[in-house]
Amino acid sequence: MAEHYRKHKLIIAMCRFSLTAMNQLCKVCNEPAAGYHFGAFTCEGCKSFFGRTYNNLSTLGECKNNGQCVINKKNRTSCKSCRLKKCILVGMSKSGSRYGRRSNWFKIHCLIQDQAEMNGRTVEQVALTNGQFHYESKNLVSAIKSQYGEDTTSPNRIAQSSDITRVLKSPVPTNVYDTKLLPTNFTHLETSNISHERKENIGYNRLPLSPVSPMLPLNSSKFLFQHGNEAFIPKGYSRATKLYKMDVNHNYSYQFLAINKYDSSQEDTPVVMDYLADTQETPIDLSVKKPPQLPMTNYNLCLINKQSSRHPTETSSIANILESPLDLTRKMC
Amino acid sequence: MAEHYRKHKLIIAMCRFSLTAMNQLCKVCNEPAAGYHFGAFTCEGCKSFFGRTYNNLSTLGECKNNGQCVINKKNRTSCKSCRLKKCILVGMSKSGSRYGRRSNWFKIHCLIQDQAEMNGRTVEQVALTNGQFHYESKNLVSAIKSQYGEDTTSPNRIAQSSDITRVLKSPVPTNVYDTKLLPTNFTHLETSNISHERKENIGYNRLPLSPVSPMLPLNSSKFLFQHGNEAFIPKGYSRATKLYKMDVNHNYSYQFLAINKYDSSQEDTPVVMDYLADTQETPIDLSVKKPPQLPMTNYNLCLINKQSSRHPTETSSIANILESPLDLTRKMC
DNA sequence: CAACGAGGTCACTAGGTCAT
DNA sequence: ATGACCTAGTGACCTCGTTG
Ligand SMILES: [Zn+2]
Ligand SMILES: [Zn+2]
Ligand SMILES: [Zn+2]
Ligand SMILES: [Zn+2]
Repeated sequence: MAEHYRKHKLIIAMCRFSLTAMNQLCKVCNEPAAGYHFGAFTCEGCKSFFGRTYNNLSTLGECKNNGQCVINKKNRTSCKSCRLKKCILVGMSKSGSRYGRRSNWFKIHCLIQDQAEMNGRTVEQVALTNGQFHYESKNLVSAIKSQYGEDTTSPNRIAQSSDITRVLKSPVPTNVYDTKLLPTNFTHLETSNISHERKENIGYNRLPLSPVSPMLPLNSSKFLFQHGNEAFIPKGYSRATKLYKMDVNHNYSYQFLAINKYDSSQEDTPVVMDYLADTQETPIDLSVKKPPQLPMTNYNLCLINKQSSRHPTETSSIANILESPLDLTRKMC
Repeated sequence: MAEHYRKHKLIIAMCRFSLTAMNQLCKVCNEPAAGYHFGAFTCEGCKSFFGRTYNNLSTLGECKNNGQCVINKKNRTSCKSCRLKKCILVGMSKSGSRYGRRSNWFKIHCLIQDQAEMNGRTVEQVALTNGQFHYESKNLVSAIKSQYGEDTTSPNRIAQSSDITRVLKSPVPTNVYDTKLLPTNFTHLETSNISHERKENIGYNRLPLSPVSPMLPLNSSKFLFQHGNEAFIPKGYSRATKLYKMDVNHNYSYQFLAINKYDSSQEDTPVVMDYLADTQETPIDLSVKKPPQLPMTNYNLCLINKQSSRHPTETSSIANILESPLDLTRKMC
């Protein structure tokens, strides 16, 4: 337990660094991204291009390649029409802007995702080796089961595993594009799912359950998150913070937490908290890309994203989980 | 026995959930609120914005929409003028909090009561539309009834919803705007209400419902403590705490709780406790600032601000009174 | 001492500038 | 027209002081 919290502190400490140090790539041209601009990670060039072009669509010109150009770093200036189309496709929009620093939660998920892709592991495996228990949902289900049984009759029942699988199985809306640009310029794009709600296009879409703030290294077996009376946070975080939650549409929302108890004599033990439910379930402005719709079973709860080619009885995952944790000292500048 | 425990635990958890839900949204932009800032529940962004802008009105700029912008979470950064106007409209001010350093539950309660009186609705109705579901006891009462049967004869019976529908009347203040910002920048706002009393002068000393800490599910209808010497609290609440109680005259008192038994081997089960009654039964002070003896004028509004500041003995000249409230922080130069 | 708001910090971004 | 660089905010997180 103490070990987990030591790791956690490392993660918190590194969250002070800039997100631009992460190796995000421009979603349009694949150049290293300069930041999150108009709803997507982009380079300086694509950011400026989108900002200029948005208010000056008449200067776009026509594609000489039948709109089939594949945008990359080299050719991005050669076809403005296709470049803008790519911008729209990756979700850029004037209404997708965000300000201020990213949450620690977001940064940690960037790291974990990055690490998972680099090592070919699942996000859950990486998360587990770094004390981010909230990625692992199977334990939560079994914990709830054993705790409360399968009582489906009581109206006061605590959440059941069926509730959770229902969340995971729910249909997923498809991508959302900027409504101003679409009809006038790119009518050939699919417009049936257009909405004013924007979704961020980073691929941190694999969180099976309650991606909780990094300040809250959640022991899922103790976290009755869905009915919400307890959470655990490490000693030292004595202020209200946020708790993130994914709804049936894979939108993320947050709620505020407040501490009820704080035992300063216990150095490394977590602190029990209540959380304050937000009935509005307001989507997070900086939300993430939605996962593809996959058939779900009870078995692959923890394997949601990896197409469940795994057997539920597989034991090799233990070895993966026991791998070395994230090297949190690298790529800090 | 185990079955008995489970029922208790479920109900306790439910009580805690409903009582813990603050559900406050930013009055300016509708994002989940981070706290009570400058006189209103606001998010972090609107809090910082107001704090910055108040001392730097020259940077406001002009609204390009004739001052008609409807502020929300997405567009709040696009028109500073309208954002600040909204801040003022919802009552933000640097002149000090109306309610002092009371709990957020107290503030929410006061605000709900104000709103109920202004709109001629019951506190319960307003509470429900503000996400304060704990004011609504019917569901809980029926739930408990179904669990324990309907014993209406016992003096310890569960409270009926009729027990808590009594609402005390008190004078209703209309809107009060910040006096520094109004005349110079927003003369088009309705100013006829400025001469009314500030809310800090309204007495909330006879609250019909419980504006108490979220830790303490206090409505008598939600207390299982009444049925004996046992209470159930989740594991981890190992420190002495208070238990609030409302008597038939709607006076509140509290008792101290202390742990007698603590089974640390049971990881996730609630802990059975006895509670130790405080012989004093000290009543809770639910009053806010006393109403003044003099009728209010425009002058008096400023005077009140002064008096509630740190120098109550300072005798102010008329010139001083007409000045804007002192605020030397965050000079933008 | 637990709760909480004001104020501060600084990681972040839209928009502008200007050499290319 | 482009994009590296700059500037004025913006807001997530934190500290400190007050207070009940
Ligand atoms: Zn690019
Ligand atoms: Zn093209
Ligand atoms: Zn706001
Ligand atoms: Zn405006």
